[in-house]
Amino acid sequence: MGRRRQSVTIKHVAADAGVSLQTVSRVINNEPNVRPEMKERVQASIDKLGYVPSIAAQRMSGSRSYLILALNDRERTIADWQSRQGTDWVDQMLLGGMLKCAEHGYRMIFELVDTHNDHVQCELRAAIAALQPDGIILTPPHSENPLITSLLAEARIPFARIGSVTPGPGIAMTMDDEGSARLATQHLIDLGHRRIGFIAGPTDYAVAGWRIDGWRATMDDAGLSTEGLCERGDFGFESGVVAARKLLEQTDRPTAIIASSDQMATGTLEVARSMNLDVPADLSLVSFDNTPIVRFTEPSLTAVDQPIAATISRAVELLINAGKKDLPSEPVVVSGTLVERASTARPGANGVG
Amino acid sequence: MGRRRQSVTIKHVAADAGVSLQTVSRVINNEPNVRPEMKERVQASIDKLGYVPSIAAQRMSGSRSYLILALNDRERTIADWQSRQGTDWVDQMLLGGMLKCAEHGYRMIFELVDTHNDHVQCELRAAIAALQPDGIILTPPHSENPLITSLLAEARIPFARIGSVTPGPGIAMTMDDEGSARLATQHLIDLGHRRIGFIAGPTDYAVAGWRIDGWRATMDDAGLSTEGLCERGDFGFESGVVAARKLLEQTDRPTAIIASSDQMATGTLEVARSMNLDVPADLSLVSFDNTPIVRFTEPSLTAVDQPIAATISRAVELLINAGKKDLPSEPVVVSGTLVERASTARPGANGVG
DNA sequence: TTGAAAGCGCTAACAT
DNA sequence: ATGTTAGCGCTTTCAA
Repeated sequence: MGRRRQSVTIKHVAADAGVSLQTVSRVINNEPNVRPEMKERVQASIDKLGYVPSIAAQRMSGSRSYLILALNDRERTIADWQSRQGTDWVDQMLLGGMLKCAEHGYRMIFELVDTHNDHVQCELRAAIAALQPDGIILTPPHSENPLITSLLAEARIPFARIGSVTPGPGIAMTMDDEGSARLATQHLIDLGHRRIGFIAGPTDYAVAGWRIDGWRATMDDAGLSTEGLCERGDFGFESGVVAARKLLEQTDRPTAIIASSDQMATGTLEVARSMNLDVPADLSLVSFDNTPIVRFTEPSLTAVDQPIAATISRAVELLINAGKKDLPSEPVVVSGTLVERASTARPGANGVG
Repeated sequence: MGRRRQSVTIKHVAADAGVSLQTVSRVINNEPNVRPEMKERVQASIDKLGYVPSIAAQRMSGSRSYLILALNDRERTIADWQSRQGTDWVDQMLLGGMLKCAEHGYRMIFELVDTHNDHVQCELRAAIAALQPDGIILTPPHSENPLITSLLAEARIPFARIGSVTPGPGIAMTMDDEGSARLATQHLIDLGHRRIGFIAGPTDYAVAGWRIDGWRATMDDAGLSTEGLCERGDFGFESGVVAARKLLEQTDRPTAIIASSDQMATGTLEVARSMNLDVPADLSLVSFDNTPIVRFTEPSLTAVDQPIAATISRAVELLINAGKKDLPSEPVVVSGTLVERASTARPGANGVG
């Protein structure tokens, strides 16, 4: 293939502008101590020759790599991709992350890592050694994995923990799951619901717990009981079916259910259908995530929107500025919103009108 | 932040194993001329120290970058992400591309580029200069953009053109759109349909044309007319509504329609509903792409599945081996399949049974 | 404010 | 079969 070299290097620019390599380097990196006219001349040469620095060379000489690494759980991500259920978590990450990176001349690299694996550390160390990223974004369940966080802290690489509020190294960031759950619960209470069931996520996701907290707190505030109204699922469709069945087969069944994921919500919808319960007349339903499918179910689902793109965008910004500005010591909160659709109504309401 | 260096370098390994740098390098790259026992000893040191080569350094010294760049159209991709309609083209690309890359110790970098822009070339040149990828994957409409293909040919970077059969530089790859359209058309003919309408994609996508070709050829073979049965859309929902309306408001309206995208198919579904046409009793509908939403519409849609993951996977394989093996001179075909669901039936069939 | 020299980690080319 | 040498393109010293 013949070794491919950089077509235009800093040398060409230096020669063209009649200055030293160093001066060109200074202009590229916006460093001080360059006379405006000098800077202008160099910039002209850069533009003329279409010069772009090689990130490999930049990284080699000990500076930044201009790379931000985003890490997702391998197993779950691949399962989502293969099942083609419309989960667009990755897309929203890329949307927020890539655009913000581009603004600052960075690139985002997306990688998969096994959490449930004794050689997470090897895998991660390899990715770091190969890529030398300037910052890393951790998503659940990585965000709370001490094997990962301690490794990054030790390697002194700035990182963000999405969906984590635990104190410790790295920037803790949350989409305010508790607040979102409160929003959803209050919405149902305002509609007149008294028995509101909750289908929670698995215990290894911290966010699952916060959502329960928000629901329970709001119920308590309203003087409503939560006894026997909370079931656990694993975020998947089947687990939603099982949980919904347990909730709806009670003698005094709930008139509304909040599911901690869209998949579990569609599972609940399925159970309601099989029990001849009309949604929303007999059962109001709120789901979490607001992935594409909530628009296409019958009825469409009222859902909590998780601001994934906005959160990742913020994370990138903080990571790029790590070192310049101080890192936030408190968890960074990007709040979600409730999107009302056709699956919620007053209890016993007939028809849509 | 303090300059971060590689923690374990080739030097450490060489020292530990008591050999020269070059020998270590040979082991890393699986090169010949290393005695097995030597190789074993070096490998032991690599494992012991947890050494991983820095791709920056590898790239610097003129060898591979172990990076494959996948390029999508910026405008359309961002629009898809923001509209959250469940289009999972990007996800399927990553599924096929990242996993195959990982098998070979490569990484896939995903980037967005504006096609409809006079400085495509600048943008692309910048990405290449910064990243120095070993191979590039082009997707429609980039695959047929001469500004892009000529630049890559000149830079002598191996690349694949997904959705292109035009001869020229780069590996042409197709998901057999014509064949898929034949499949869909034949399926409808077999069910007894005679008037089969077609909603095509925009002219700047070559695949749009092939799909028409497949439909028309199959209709011709069956001795059926295509007169006034083909409308153009832009792959989006609204354009599907407009096209379907034109088709269905004819006096002798088609009993079946093939839409060139899932979005246009749901648009057609909407029109059918508004005209009180039952799908599939009054109108059979086949869509293209098989994105997640086709499972959630009412009825679920019979659709042509585009093997995106498989195609990208194959592309990565070919690019990595470029130079070693000869590149295919003929277009590489990865065929799609027809997934039958509830939106197709015999014309005039009542009920599902 | 500018420039020169040294070296980052690795591999190609050339010894031996 | 193994080692030595000379860079790759850039930034970090340090000197002027």
